[in-house]
Amino acid sequence: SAFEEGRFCEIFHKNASGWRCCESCGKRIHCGCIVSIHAFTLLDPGGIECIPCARKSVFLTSNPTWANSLFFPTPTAERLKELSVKNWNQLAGSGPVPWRQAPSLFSSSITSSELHPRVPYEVDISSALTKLSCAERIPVSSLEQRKIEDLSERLHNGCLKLGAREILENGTAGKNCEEHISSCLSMSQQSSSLKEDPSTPQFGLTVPYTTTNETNDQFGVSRSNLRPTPPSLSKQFIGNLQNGVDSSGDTQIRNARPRADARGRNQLLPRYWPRFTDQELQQISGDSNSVITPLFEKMLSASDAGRIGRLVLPKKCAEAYFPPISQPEGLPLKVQDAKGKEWIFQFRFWPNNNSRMYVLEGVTPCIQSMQLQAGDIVTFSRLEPEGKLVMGFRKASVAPPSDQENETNKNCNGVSARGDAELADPSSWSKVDKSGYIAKEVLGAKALISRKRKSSTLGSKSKRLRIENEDMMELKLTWEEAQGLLRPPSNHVPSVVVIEGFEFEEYEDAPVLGKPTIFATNNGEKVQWAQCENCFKLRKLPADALVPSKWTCSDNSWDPQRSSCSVSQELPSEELEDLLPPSVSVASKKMKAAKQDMENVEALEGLDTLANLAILGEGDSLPASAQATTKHPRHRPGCSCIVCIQPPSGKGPKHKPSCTCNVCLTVKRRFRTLMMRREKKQSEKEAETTRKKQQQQQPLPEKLHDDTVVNNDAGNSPKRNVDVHEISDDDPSKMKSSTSPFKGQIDLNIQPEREEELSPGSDSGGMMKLLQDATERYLRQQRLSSSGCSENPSGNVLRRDGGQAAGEKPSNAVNLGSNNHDADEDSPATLTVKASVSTTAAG
DNA sequence: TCGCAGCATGGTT
DNA sequence: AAACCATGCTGCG
Repeated sequence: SAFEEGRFCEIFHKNASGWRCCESCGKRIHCGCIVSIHAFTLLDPGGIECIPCARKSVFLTSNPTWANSLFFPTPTAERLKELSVKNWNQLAGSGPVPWRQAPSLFSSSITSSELHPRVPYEVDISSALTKLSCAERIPVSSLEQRKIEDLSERLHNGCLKLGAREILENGTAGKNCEEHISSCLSMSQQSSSLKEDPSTPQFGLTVPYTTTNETNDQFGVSRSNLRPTPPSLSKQFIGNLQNGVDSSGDTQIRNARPRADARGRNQLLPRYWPRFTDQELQQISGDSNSVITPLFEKMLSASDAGRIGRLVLPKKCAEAYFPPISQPEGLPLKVQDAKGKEWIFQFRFWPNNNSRMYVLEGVTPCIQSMQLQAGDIVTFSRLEPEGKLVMGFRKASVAPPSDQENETNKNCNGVSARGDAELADPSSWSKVDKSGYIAKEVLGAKALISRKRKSSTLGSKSKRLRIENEDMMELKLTWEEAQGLLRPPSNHVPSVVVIEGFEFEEYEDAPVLGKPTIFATNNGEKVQWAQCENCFKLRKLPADALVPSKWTCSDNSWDPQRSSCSVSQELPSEELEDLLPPSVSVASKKMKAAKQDMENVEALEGLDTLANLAILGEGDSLPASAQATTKHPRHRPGCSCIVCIQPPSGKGPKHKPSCTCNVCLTVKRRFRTLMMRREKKQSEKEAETTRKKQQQQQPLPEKLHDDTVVNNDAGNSPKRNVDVHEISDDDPSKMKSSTSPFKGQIDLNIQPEREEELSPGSDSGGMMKLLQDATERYLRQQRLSSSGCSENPSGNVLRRDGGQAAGEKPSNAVNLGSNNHDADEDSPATLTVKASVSTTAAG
C-alpha cells in the first residue's frame, strides 16, 4: 500500500501543511501527521532528516568512541579507565564544555556504567552490534561480539526500525521507542545485583565508591552529556503531529525523556524522566562551564515533604544515578542546590520485600528552604565534570488540596516556568529544544502523564479526598462515554485514510467536546434529541447537528419555534421515551437528577429524617447486623436507609415473611407508609385532574394524564383517599388490606411506586427500580412542567407532583401521619432522585 | 511521652 | 503478578 511504501503522505497529504526538507538529501518529507512520523527524525540543531539519511549518519557520524568502547577486547578496569578519559576528552574537548555544546551520547551509556564501578556488565547489550548494518565494525572478541550483536539488534528492531506500523499499533510508540533506546544503549548496573551475581563480569570504569569521602567527592564523574540521543535515535513523535513546527526559539520546552544511560533492565518510569527546560538547565549550570546532566525528578509525596525528612528515592533512579551502597546505612551524599548551597543527605536504603527502598534522609532543611510541599517536584542532575549532584525543584503548577499557599509557578532557578500547564499546550509538544531533548510522547500523553503523576504521588489519602470532590466524580467517564462527547470540528472535511484495512478520518483541527445527545429515528427521519441545560426539555435537532456542551433552548437555531425554555416539548416525554433506547433515557435522566440534586438536598435530608424516625422513633436500636452494612456514596454513618440497615448483599440472615427483625419491620412499615402516601397522592391527583377538567373544559395541551393518573381513573380512587399514617407493625392484616399485591410475602425490594407498572417481584434490582422510578417521576415532572400548567392559577395542585419549588423545605418527618400533603408527596420523588444520584456516583 | 529509626503493609503501577 | 513505593506501625532511647 501507499502507506507501507512510504508514499502515504505524498498521496494523501500532497497539499497539506507540514512539509519540510531533509537536511541531508533535501528530500521533501511530510511532517504533519502521525502516519508520517516514521519517515523522518528531528535534528538537534533544528531541521529534519529523512530516515535513510539518519541511518547513515548514525554510523558514520556518531561518536566513534562509542563503538570503540563497546568493542575493546578486554574490558579491564584499566583499559576502561583509559577509554573513559579518552571518551570524555573526545566528547567534551579538553575541558568542561557548556552542556549545550556537548555532543552526543553514545558515550553516555558507557558513562553511566563508568559511574558505577562494580557494575556487572549487563548483557542486554549482548550479541548486540553484530548486526549493525555498518560494516566498519572493529573486530571484536567473540564474547564481546555476541554482546554487541544483541545491542545491534535492539537498535535496529527497537529504535532504528521503529516503523509506522509499530507506532500505529501501539499508541505509546514514543515511550516504547524511548525505552528501546534505553535498553539499547544501556548497560545495566544495579548495586543490589552485586550480591545477586558477584561473578558477573564487571564493567568498572570509574573510581569506585569505596569510601564515604570518596563518594562525596568523586561521585558522578560522568561523561554523559545532554545530548545522549543520536539523531537517528531521536525519533520525533509529537513534533510530527504538529505540522513540523520548528523548534527554534523556544527554550522552555519541558522535554521529558529517560536518560539514555538508564540501564536496560532498569529503565526509569516515565514519571521520573527529567523534564527540564533549557532555562532551568542553564540556571542550574549557572555561569560555570559545567555540563548539566539531568538525572531524574520526583514529585514530592506527603511523606517526602513531611517532617520526617525522608525523601523516598525511586529505586531505579537511586541505583542508576547514586553511588552503589551495600549497607543499609548507606552514605552521606553531598548535594548542591540551584543556589549553590550544599546539603548533605544520608543516602541509604531499607530492606523491603527482598528488595530495597532507597531514601534520602535529612532533607527537611533543604525542602523547607526551597519551600516545597507535596506535589512539588524535585529534580536531580549532575554537574560535569565535577560530578556534583544538583538538586533543583519545580513548584507544582496547581497547588495540592492541602496547600495553604499557592505560590506562583516558579522553579528553583528563579526562572519563570510554564509549569505543567504548558504540557497541555500542544504547540509545545512538537519541538525539540536545544538540549537535544525531544518532546516525544504521543499526542496528549504528556499531559496525561503529568496529571497521573500528580495524583499518584500525592498519597492515597489526598487521592481519596479528591475523589470525594464533586468535580472528580463528574470526570468518571468511560472511554466510550468520552468518545461519545467528541465531535469532529465543524466545517472540516476529513481526509479518509485507509491503513491496513481500517479507515481513519483525519481532521486538521482538534475535536470539539460536544454535548451528549440522544440519537433516534423519528418517522424514519434520523434526529437527535438534546436536553436544555436550563429547563431540561428535550429538543429535536437534525442528526448532524453539533451541540455544544452548554446548550440551551435559546441555542436551538434549528427549530426557532422551540428556541425558548418557555415553549413546551415537542413530544410528550413518555412518547419520546419510546423512541429511545432504555439505557439512554435512563442515562439522560440521571444527568437531570444530578442537576437537581442540589435543589433537593433539603428534601433528601427530610426523607432521611423520616427514615431515621421510622426506625428509631420507637426507641428501637439498630440490630447488630446493621453495624456491618453495605455502605454506598452519600450515606453517612447513622444512615438508616434500606440499603444501609441491611447487611451486605449475600451476607446476614435470610429474612422470612414472618421475620420480625428490625430490618423487616422497618421495611414493612416504610412500605406501608409509602403505599399510603402513593395512594393518597394519586387520589388527590385524580381529584385535581377532574377539577381541572371541569375548570378548563378542554384537555391539556400535551399528554399529561395518560399514565397512572389516567389509569387510576378507572375507579380505584374513591377508596384510596386514606390518611397517611403509619400502621402499627403488629397488625399484618392492615398491611394486607392495602392495595398491595402482596399476599403475606414481604419483598424487600418492592417498589410500591411501581406496583401498577411492574408485576410484583418481577425485578429484584432494587436500585435499578429506584432508578427507573426516578425516571418515571422525572418524566411526570417534565410533562407537568412542560405542559404549561405551571401558569395555571391553581398551580399549587400540580406542584404537589414534583413542581415544588426548590426552596420549600419539606418536613416529612414531623408531618408524618398528618395531612401535610405537600411534604408527604414530595418525598418519594426526592427519594428517587437521590437514588439515581447515588447510583451514578457509585457506578 | 515524644520522636525517631527501622520495618511492615497494602495500594498502585 | 510482581515490583515499587507511600505511609503506617512499633519498639526503643
